[in-house]
Amino acid sequence: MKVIRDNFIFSMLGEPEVAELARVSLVQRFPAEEFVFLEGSRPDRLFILAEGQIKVIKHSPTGRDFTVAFFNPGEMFGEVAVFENKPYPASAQATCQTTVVSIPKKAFLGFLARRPEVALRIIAVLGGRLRDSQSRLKDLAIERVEQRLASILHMLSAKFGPSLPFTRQELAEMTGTTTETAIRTIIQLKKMRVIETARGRITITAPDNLRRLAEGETLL
Amino acid sequence: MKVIRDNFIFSMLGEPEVAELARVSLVQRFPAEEFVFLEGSRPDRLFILAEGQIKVIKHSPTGRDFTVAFFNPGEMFGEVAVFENKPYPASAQATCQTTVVSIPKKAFLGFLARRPEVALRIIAVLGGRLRDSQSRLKDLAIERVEQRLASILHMLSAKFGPSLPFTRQELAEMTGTTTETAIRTIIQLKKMRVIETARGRITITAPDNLRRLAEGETLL
DNA sequence: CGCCTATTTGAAAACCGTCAAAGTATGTGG
DNA sequence: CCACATACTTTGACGGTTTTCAAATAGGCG
Repeated sequence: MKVIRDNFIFSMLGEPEVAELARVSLVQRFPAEEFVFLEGSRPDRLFILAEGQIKVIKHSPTGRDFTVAFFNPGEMFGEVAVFENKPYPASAQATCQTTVVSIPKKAFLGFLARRPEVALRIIAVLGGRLRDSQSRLKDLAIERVEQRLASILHMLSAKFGPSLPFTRQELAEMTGTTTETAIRTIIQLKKMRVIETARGRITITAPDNLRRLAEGETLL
Repeated sequence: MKVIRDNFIFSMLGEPEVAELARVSLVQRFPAEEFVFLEGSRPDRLFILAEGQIKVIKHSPTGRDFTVAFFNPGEMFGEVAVFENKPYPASAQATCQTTVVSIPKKAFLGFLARRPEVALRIIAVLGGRLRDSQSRLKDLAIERVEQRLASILHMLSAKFGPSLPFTRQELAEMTGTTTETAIRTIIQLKKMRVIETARGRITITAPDNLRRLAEGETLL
């Protein structure tokens, strides 16, 4: 299975081992909007995104959602629940026609115990996510919407490039604000000539100024 | 070195291995308020808290601080930077007279590669922290101060017991609000008979009601 | 007691959320 | 090709939560 062989986590494995994983893995397709797993359900597989895009969201009792992360092909998701044997802490939703490969928990944990290199890769991935997550925590705790939005746009552009295919509502759910406030703030950024907008898309035109805004400087 | 032997991460190691780690480890003492490491500095050691208490904080350009986590004796900290070989993403500060043990990065990474059990423990720790962190993200993104504070108190009581030795300002810096707002919210909770207060201390008297508040229910 | 720190209170203003409504692109079916 | 449905975007007014600033009160320790 090419997806497994090309994955960052497993890229150092030999052909027989990849084949072993491929034998127990499962390929599933999801249409847009469909959920791969739901917050609170029991995990028994680890997922790798093959094609399409996955967003991980947490629901609030009040009805508002918060987007924890977006994943691109090649990335692993739903792993925290697997390692801890607790219910999924969030839901995973396909944003478009999407293909995922999943590996049973047992097979994966067995692999981890036998191949320290794989474990080291996992540690690197988790470490990076923890760093990002704590950085966002700080932003949400003490920064204003404008700076938080700049920070999110900066982060997204590092992952998706300068042209970001997200609606105002999706950006609001990542930033921890409402659609209306996101719109008003985006208009501010547009006036500062940091971004340009289109329907369902935002293009970053001044990455350096965006970074300055994300770091709390005010543009003259 | 007893601290290493008793640590969750290393508890399955044999006596010779513990001795090997102890030989390269370093013991340091810090008075209250002193920093063990600073945000942005280069990591070369992994820290384990032996005695006292450590708080991990992120500074904002605006001067306000945010407390990412508190650690008790036996816990590991500063590890994300070690795994990624990037600057520390936050600072670690002793809150009282504190003793830490540190292991050089190289020795530790070598251990990881040789002992998959150690790596699995690390993965479990990181996974738990990532889960906590994402849960707090959601709180900060969409919940009001009262619920966030209840959530933080709930989390702290799971770790420190029902009697929490924190000032209003410390709680504010964990909750992502100001000291004044924290005080006003704490007074609300006191009126609901969920907590009792003293100078520099908060005692939880109705844990079930606190949990309900943290989950977004409103007490009748 | 006197000092230092923590806690409390008050009033005003800023920021952001909420609600309601209208405008605008995109695609679909006739 | 046009009418229409749909989803995304925008705008305005209002109100609530929280921050900010300033000052007063109270607990603990030498």
